[in-house]
Amino acid sequence: MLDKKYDFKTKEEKWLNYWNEIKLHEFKLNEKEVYSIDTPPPTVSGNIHLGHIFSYSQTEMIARYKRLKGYNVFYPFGFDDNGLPSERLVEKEHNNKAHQLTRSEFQKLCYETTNKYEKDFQRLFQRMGFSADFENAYKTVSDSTIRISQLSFLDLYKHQKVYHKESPSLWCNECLTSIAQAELETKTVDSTFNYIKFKTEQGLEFEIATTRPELLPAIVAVFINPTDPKNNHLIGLNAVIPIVNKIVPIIGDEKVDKEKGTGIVMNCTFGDQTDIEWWTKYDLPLVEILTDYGRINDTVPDYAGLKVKEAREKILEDLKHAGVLVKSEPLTHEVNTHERCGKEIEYKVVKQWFIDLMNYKDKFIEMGRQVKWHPDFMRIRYEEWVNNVGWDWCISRQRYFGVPFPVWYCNKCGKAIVAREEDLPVNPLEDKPHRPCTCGCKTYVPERDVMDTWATSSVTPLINMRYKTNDSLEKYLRPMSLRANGHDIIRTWDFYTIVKSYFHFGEIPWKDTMISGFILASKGEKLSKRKSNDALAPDNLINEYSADVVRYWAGSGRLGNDITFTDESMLRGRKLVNKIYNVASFINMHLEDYEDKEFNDYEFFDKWIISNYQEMKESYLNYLDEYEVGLALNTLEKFFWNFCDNYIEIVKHRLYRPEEFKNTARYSGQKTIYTLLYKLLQDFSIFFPFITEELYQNIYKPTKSIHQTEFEELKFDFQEENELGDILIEFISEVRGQKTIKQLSLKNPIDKLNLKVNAKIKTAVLDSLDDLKATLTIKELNLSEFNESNYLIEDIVFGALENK
RNA sequence: GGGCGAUUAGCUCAGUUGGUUAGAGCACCUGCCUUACAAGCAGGGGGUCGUAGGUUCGAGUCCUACAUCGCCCACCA
Repeated sequence: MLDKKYDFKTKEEKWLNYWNEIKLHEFKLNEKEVYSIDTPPPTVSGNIHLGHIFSYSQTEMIARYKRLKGYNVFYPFGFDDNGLPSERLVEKEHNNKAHQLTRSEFQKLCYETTNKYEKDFQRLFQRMGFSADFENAYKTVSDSTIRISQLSFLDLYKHQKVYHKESPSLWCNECLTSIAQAELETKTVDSTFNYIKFKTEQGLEFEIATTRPELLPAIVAVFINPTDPKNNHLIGLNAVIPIVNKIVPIIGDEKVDKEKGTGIVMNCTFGDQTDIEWWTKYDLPLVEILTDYGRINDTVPDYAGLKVKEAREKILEDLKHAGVLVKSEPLTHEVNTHERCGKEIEYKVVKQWFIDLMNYKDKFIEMGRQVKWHPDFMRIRYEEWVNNVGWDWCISRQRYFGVPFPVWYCNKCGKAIVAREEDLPVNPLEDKPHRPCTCGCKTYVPERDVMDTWATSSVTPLINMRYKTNDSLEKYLRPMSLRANGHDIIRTWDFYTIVKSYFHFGEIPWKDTMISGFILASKGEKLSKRKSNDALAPDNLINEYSADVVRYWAGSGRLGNDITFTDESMLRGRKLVNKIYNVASFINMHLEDYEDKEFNDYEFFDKWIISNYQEMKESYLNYLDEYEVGLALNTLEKFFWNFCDNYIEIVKHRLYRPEEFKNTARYSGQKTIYTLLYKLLQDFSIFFPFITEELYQNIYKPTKSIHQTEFEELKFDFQEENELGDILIEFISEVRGQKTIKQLSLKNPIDKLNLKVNAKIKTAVLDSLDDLKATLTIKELNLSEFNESNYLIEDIVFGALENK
C-alpha cells in the first residue's frame, strides 16, 4: 500500500538499504555489452560540496540511462588521496608540517585522515543515490594503484618517453616541491614597475624596467632587440649591474619587445620563462640567489635571509639611495601561483623526472580529435591547451605521501636502475634493486621523490581495467566508453590521460567525454567555502528537500554550462516529485481490479497520450545520447505535466464511473495509465531513483528493482490522434478559460455548447464525444461544419451547479 | 593580446537542422475547496530575444563588428 504522504526520510533510507542488500550496483560480467565510465576520483582535501554533487549527478544519471538501455554498466568509484591536497589536509588537521615528521609517521597520518574523509564521501554519494560500485572503490595511494602507476612509469622509461634531467623547474617554496605547468593558477597582483639606471663599462647610461628588482644579483645578461634604433648601439658591450657591481654582457635578440618598458630586458636565472629560453640559447651562467624556502641565500650578503618581497623593498630603498631608481610606477599584473596553496612560484634548477610532451603535441591533438567531446567546444579548449604547452611534464614532487618512483641511483656512477615489473609495487626507500649496477657497484641511493598526483590519476583507465592482473578487464575497457569531468581539469586529467593512453597503447582512452560546468552560488559568484559549509552543505539540502529533489536541481541545465544554485529550482523539483507521487497514487487507486492483457481498442484520447508519449520519448532518448541530461529532464517534465493536467483529467471520468461509460472504454483508460505510468517511472528513475522505486514496488508488485528493468519500445502508430488531440486540448483549454473568466467552478455544467468544426476535427470530436462532454461537463454539444479554421466556439450556455 | 562560452519576462533558465501569435518555473494579478494532489487546478499581465549592420521570402536561431560578464591561456622587460 502507498502511504497517503510520501515521507522521503524513511523511504530513501529504506531503498538505499535494499539496494545495498541485493548488491544492485556490483559489477559482474555477463552477456550484455559493457558500457564503462571513467569517473573522477574526488580529491580528498576537505568536504564534499555542491559542486561535486552537481557534476557527479549528471554522470550518474547517464549510468542509469545506459542500464535502462540494456548495457552492463561498469561504473567504478575511486578516491584521490594522493599528493599535496591530502598532505595539506593532514597538515591542517594535525597542525604540523610534513617535513617535521618522519616520512612513515606522516604517511600514517595521511592514511588515517584520508580514510576518514573517504568514508564520509562515500556515505554522502550513496545517500545521493549514486549507483557506482562502491564495494570496489579504489584509492590512488594503495598497493594496487601504486603498482599500476609504477608500471606506467616503467613502460614510459622503456620507451624513452620519460627522462631524468637537471633543469629549471617551477618551484613552490611553500609546498617545497616542483610542480607542473598545469598546476599553475594566474592571480592578479598589485606591484610596481621600476625603472633602474644602468651603465655600460664605458659609462654609457641606459634604463631597465622591472617588476622584480630583487633579482638584480641574479642577472646574467641584458637583452636588446637588434632592430631597436634607440638601444641597439649597446649590443656587444658589457653592462654594470648597480648595487652588486657585476659585469654582464649585452646581447641582441629579436624576441625583445621594443615597446615594452624601456625596450631593454634583464635576464636573471630565473625570473620567467623567457629567461630560461635565453639562458639555454646563449649558454649563460647560472646564478641562484634563492633558497628552497624562497629566501635570498648567502651568495648575496646584504640581503641573505630576506624573503623575496622583503628583499624587493630593501633593494628599492638601496637603489633610491644610490640615485639609480628613476621611478616606480604602480602596476597590476598577472603572476603565476601554485593552485594548491596560492603562493607565487619561482624557478629552480633541480633534477626531475619529465615526461616528453613537446615532441608529441600533434599526436595529442590527433587523439583529442578521435574523442567525441560533449559539448564539442570543449575539444577546442583541449586543443588550445595542448598548443600552449611549453614544457615537458615534470612528474616528480619533493613530497612524502604518494607513489614512489621505482628507481635507485648507483652510489658510484650515479646511473639509474629501475625495478622489474614483477617486483612492483616497490618502495625504493625500503626495497633493494634486484641486481648490482652495470659498473659493478652494489650500493644504491633510493629516489626520494614521489610522483605528481596526475601521474596516477592519468592512469585511471588502467586502474579500472586492473591492468596486467589475472582478472583484467582490458578487453572490455579499451577504450572506455565515457570520461566525465568538469572543464577545469581538461588541461590536467583529460590531457594527461590522453598522453598516457597514447604512450601505452597508441590509442584514445575513451570514446566520449562529458564535460560539465561549474556551479555558482548566485549569478557570477563562485561557491564560497563559507556557503558550502552551511546552508548549501549537501547533507543539509538533502535533509530539507530529499536526495531526489537535490538530484533534480543537479540534473538541470545544459551540459558544459555553469549553473546557479537557487531555492526556486529546489521548489520546482519538490513540486515535480510530489506530483509524481500523487498521480501515481491516483492511478494505483484505479488499478485495483485491473488485469493486464492484450488489448487494441484504445479510445481517442488514450491514443493521443500514447502517441504524445512516444514523440516525447524519442527526443528524451536523443538528448540522453548526447549526454544532455538536463534537456532530457525538461522534455520529460513537460510531457508529464501535460499528462497530469490534461490526460488524467479526461480519463478520470471513465475510471470513476464505469456505469456511464462502456467497459472497454474504462479498460482502455486503465491499460493506458498502467502502461504509461510504468514507462514514466522508468524514465524518471534516472533522476529520482528513490521515489520511482517506492512507486514501482507498491504499484506493480515486481520481483526486482525498477533499476533492473530495461526500456521497451511502444509500437503504436497514432500519429493522427496525436495531432488532432492537441487541437482538442486547445479547445478544452478555451472552454475552461471561459469558465474561469466567468468565475465559475470547473465542474459548473454547460447546458449547451454550439461548436463549428472542420471535417477533420469533426471526426475527432465524434470519436471522443463522451470524454469531451464529461471533462467539460457539457450536457448538449451541437456540431456544425465549416472550413475557416479548425474550430470555433459559437455559443456557450452555462447552467447552474446543482444544489450547493 | 589569443581562445572559448554566456547575454531571451522582475528572477533562474529552455528554445535539436532558420518557418506561423518567443516558452517553463518562481514572483505578481484574478478566479476555483473539482471524489489524486491547495506543496493543487483554471486563467491573466509582463519580453523591440545585449547593440549595430548583413545574408534570406522569412533570423532568438546563420554571418560580421562592437559591448558587457565569466572561464582558460599568454603577458611577470
